[in-house]
Amino acid sequence: MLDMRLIRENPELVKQGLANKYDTSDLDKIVTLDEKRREIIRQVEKLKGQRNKASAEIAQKKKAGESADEAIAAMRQVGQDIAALDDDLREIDQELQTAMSWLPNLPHDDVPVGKDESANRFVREWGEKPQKDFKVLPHWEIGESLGILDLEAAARLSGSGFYFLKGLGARLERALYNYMLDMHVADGFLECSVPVMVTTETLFGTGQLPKLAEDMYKTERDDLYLIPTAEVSLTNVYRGEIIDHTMLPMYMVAYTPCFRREAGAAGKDTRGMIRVHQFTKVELVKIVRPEKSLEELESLLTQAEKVLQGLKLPYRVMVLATGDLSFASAKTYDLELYAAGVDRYLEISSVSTFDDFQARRMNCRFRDADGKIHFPYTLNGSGLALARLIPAILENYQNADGSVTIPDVLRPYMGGADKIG
RNA sequence: GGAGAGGUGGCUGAGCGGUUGAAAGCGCUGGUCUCGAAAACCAGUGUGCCUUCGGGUACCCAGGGUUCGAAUCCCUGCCUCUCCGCCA
Repeated sequence: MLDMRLIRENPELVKQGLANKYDTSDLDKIVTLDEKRREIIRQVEKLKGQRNKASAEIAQKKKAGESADEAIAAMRQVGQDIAALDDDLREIDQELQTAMSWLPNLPHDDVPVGKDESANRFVREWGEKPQKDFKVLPHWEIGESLGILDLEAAARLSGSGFYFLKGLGARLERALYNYMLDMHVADGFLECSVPVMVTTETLFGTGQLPKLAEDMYKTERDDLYLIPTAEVSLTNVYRGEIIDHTMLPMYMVAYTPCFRREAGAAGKDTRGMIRVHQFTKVELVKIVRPEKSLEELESLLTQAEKVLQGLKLPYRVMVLATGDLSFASAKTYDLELYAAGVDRYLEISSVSTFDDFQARRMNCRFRDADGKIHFPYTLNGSGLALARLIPAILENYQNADGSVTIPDVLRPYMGGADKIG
């Protein structure tokens, strides 16, 4: 949620930010609603003041045994006026709230302005693309031939867009998330195991709702959504609370399945594990003091990079253009992992800062040392997505004989195995 | 899933139609005292909104309703606890 005060006092700045994000919300309407809202509040509170005064007098008279009939009769109309104004206010509040809830976060000044991913800016790269003297098979082929990935079985069970790992394939997934969790925990992240079904309010808090309703799975009977990312469960942990400043910064990590309908992505990446409805991911979330958020963003990026460096997988860092930023994000780095079989870069991590946008939606605040209350800043980053990591390993670590070498750091997690096949 | 009890400030806990934003205790902050600390004593200690910056107004799980007036009465929902059932 954006700060209404900022919109009121500096609408042009907000408009420019929205324009850079290619958002078409009607800000003038919001400004008008806000003015109307405050006008009604002024009126109704004046009346309520009168009523409170009169009520006290009525109470006095009754206590003294005098008749208060006249005063009561006089207040009847005031009561009705208040009720009518309260109705108006409720309506306007609702309208304003709805309009506000659709406003995306504003991008930072240093985010490149551009319509889509073609405007994303290269930041740096790490590692070498693997040089192979044979044709590297895409992960769905090598996975099938090694008997560790059974996409047919997944389709039998759930239709398209799912994967079924077995044997060392499933073991590889387990090795990866144990490796990542151990690394992040060692680096100070609090390990969490969290609900993957959450309420509307929770999804509103991180900004998935109302805009992305179509992209998520919902259990209609119970009104719960399956999380598209553990960001949702972790970030909302203190929704509606005022926490103490000594609890900041909070670093959290969770391994969960993630569920995405991929409603708008029909026909894209239909083969293999690259774009599926259910995948697992290790997610990192930080809740920090506002003034620390920029350095925390950089260190979160570094944390995600550390996983890829440990696995010796080549990647590049991109900073997303304004038009490619997610609804809630103020600045996002993407980590793109080169996969030799599909011969392209795969987005494997998205590291973002949300400033106070999510904290406002969650109404999560912290009490500072001086007693003042502020919104903390929230950040998150994948650390990392398993359904992209596994293909990359199957492709980049592929050998001419059709086997796949297991990265050194994973071997202790693989029962000592050094290759698959 | 069935039966019952209950949701009040950071916590415990009173209040059950009229100066109650809310007693009391604990905690916390500041002060006195002390070489220092503890104890004791004194003072302070919720959040949002509106504001002509004097104040005003709202909030006692959430949303409706009754009333001149609701923390208090009524309805709906959510959550917690106890017992039973089911269950990894």
